[in-house]
Amino acid sequence: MSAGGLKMLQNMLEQLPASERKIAQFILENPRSILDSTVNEIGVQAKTSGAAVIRLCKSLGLNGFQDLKVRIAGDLVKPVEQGYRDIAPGESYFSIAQKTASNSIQSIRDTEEIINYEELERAVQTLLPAQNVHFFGIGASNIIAKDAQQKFLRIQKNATAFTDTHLVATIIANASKEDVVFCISHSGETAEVIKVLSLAKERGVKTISLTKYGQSSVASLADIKLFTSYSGEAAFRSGATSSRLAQLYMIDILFLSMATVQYEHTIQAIDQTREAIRFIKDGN
Amino acid sequence: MSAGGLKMLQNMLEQLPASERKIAQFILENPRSILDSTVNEIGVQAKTSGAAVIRLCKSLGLNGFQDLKVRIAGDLVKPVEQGYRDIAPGESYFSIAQKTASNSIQSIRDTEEIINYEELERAVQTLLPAQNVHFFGIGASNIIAKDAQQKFLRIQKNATAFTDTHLVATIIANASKEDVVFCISHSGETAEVIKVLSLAKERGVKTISLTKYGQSSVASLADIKLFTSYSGEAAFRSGATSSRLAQLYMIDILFLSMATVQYEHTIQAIDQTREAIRFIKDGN
DNA sequence: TAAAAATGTTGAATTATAATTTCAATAGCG
DNA sequence: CGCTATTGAAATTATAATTCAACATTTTTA
Repeated sequence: MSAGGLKMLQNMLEQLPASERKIAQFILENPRSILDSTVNEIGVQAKTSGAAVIRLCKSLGLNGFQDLKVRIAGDLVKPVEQGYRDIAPGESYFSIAQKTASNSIQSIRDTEEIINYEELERAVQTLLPAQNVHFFGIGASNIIAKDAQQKFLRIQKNATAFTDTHLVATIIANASKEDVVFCISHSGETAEVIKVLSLAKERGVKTISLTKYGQSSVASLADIKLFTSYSGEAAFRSGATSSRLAQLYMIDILFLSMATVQYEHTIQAIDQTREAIRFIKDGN
Repeated sequence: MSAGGLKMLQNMLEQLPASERKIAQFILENPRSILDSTVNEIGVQAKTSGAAVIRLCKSLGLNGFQDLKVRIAGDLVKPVEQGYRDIAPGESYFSIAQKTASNSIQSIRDTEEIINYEELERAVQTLLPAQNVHFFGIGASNIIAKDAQQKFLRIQKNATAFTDTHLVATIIANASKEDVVFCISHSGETAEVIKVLSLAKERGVKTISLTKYGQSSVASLADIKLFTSYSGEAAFRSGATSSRLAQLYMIDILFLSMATVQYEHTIQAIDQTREAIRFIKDGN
C-alpha cells in the first residue's frame, strides 16, 4: 500500500508507450506538483491527454490515479537530514522549511553532545542561592537574555536583562556577593560584554558565560563557562539563526535543572504566576 | 505539503464539533483505510455524513479531502514519533538535557509538518512590499516579536516590536495601507493582542498571526494565519518552553523565504550590517 | 428565570468537479 | 495493405464540495 510510486515509474519508463512515458517523465520531474493537480492538468502539462495518465496508472498495476497519488505522497516524505546546509536563491518554501528544521535540530543535538555536566551543576548551584541574576547580552544575544530573565522571574528569582552598558555597570558596581552576572555572546568577543565581565570580576561578583564552543575572551573571563555548539552557521550569512535556538536550549536546561531541584517551590511559583496573569486579564 | 495530517487531527480534536470529531477519531483509528475510501464511505463508517468530512478538512485549514489524503499518506510511511515527555523532580542533569532536546526537536518537527505553504507564500508576498512591519506580542511572545524585528531590520525592512498597547494603538492609528501588523500569541487568546488586531482590521491594515495550531480568536481575526504545532507543552507547566522554539522556527522560515526571494539585496544588506557593527566596535 | 433571538451544527439533496471509459481516428509494423 | 496498438476528445460515471432547511445550542433580553 505504501510508497514506491516513483520507483515504479522509473522501472517502467522504457516499456511504456510514448504518451504514458511523457506522463511518467513529467511526474518524475515534478513529483510534488502532481499532488494537487487533476488528471487533465497533468495530461496537458505533459503535452498529452488525461486518459494517458489513467492508462499509466493501470500500466503500473495500480487501481487508479488516487492510488498513484497516495504512493507518491509517501515517497515525498523527507528523508532525515544530517549536517548543516545553506540556503540558495530562489529556493522553494518547502525546501527552506526542511533545511531550516534540519539545521535547527542539528544545532540542538550538537549542543547537547558538548554539555559539560559538572560545569552545568556548578552553574545551577551558583544560581540557586543567588539574590539577583543579571543577564547581559546585546543584539541577538539580548533576546536570549530577555528570555532567561522571564524564565527566572517565573520562579521568583530576581533577574535583569538590560542592554544599556552604563546601566549594567551601575548595577554591577552596586551588586552584592550574592549576585550573579550571566553574560551571553555567541562570538565570545563582543566588546561590551567583555567590559561588563571584567568589571564584574574586579568587583568580585560571580560570573557565568554562554558562548559558542571554543576559546574566547568572554569564556576565559567567566568563572563558569557554558557553551553552545559552534555550527557552520552557514544559513545565509545571517549570523544568528540556529545558534540562537541552541542558546535558548541551554537556558531551558538551566531553568529546568533549577526547577527540578526545588520542585514544589517551582510548581507553586508557576501557578501563582498563572493566577496573576489571569487576574490582570479577566479581573477576577 | 508534507504529511502531518494525523498530527493536525490530534491537535484539533478537542475543538471540533461532534460530527467532525467523529470523523477525526475514525481517521486516527483507521488512517490506512481512508486512503482508498470516498468521502461518503468515511462519513457513513464514522456514523455521520460525508459533508462532515469536507468540513473537517476545512477546519484543519486544508483545501479539501485530497489534501488530507496526501498528508496522511505521508504520515503512514514514516516511523512513529516519540512524543513529548515531562520532567520529574530530582531528575538528573543528563536526563533533563536529553528530554529537553527531544521535546525541542519534536516541536520543530511537528511545526514543520503542519505548515500550510500557500499561507506561507501569502505571508511572504504581503511582507515583501510592506513599508513597515509592526510585530506585537506580550510576555514570552514579545521575545519572538523582538527576534523577528531584529531579523527584519537586518534586511532593511522597517520593523517595530513594542509591548506598550497604547503605543502600538497609536502606531496602527497612523499606519499606512502598506504597513503590516504581525501578531504573536501562543494561546491565540491574549486580550491585548486581540484588541490590537481588531484595531488593525478596522483601520484596514493587513494582519498576520502566529498562534498555536487550531481555532483561536487571534487566528480568526487575522488575514493570514501562521501556526506552530500545539504540542503537549508538558514541560513543567512552564507554559513557554518548546513552543517558543517552534515560533522562532517559523520566524526563521519567514525571514529566509523573504531573503531568498531578494537574494542579492539580502546579502548586501547583511554585509552592510556587519560592517556597521564592526565600525561601532573597532572604530575603523 | 423564561422566552426570544442569534449563532452554530447537522446531513440529505444538489451541484460542481474530477476520474474513468468509450470509441473513432490514426500511427506503426509485418 | 491489413492488422494491432496507441491516442485524445467526448461521454459517462464517480466523487468531492456546496447549499440549505431543520435542528440544537448558546446568548441576550424582558
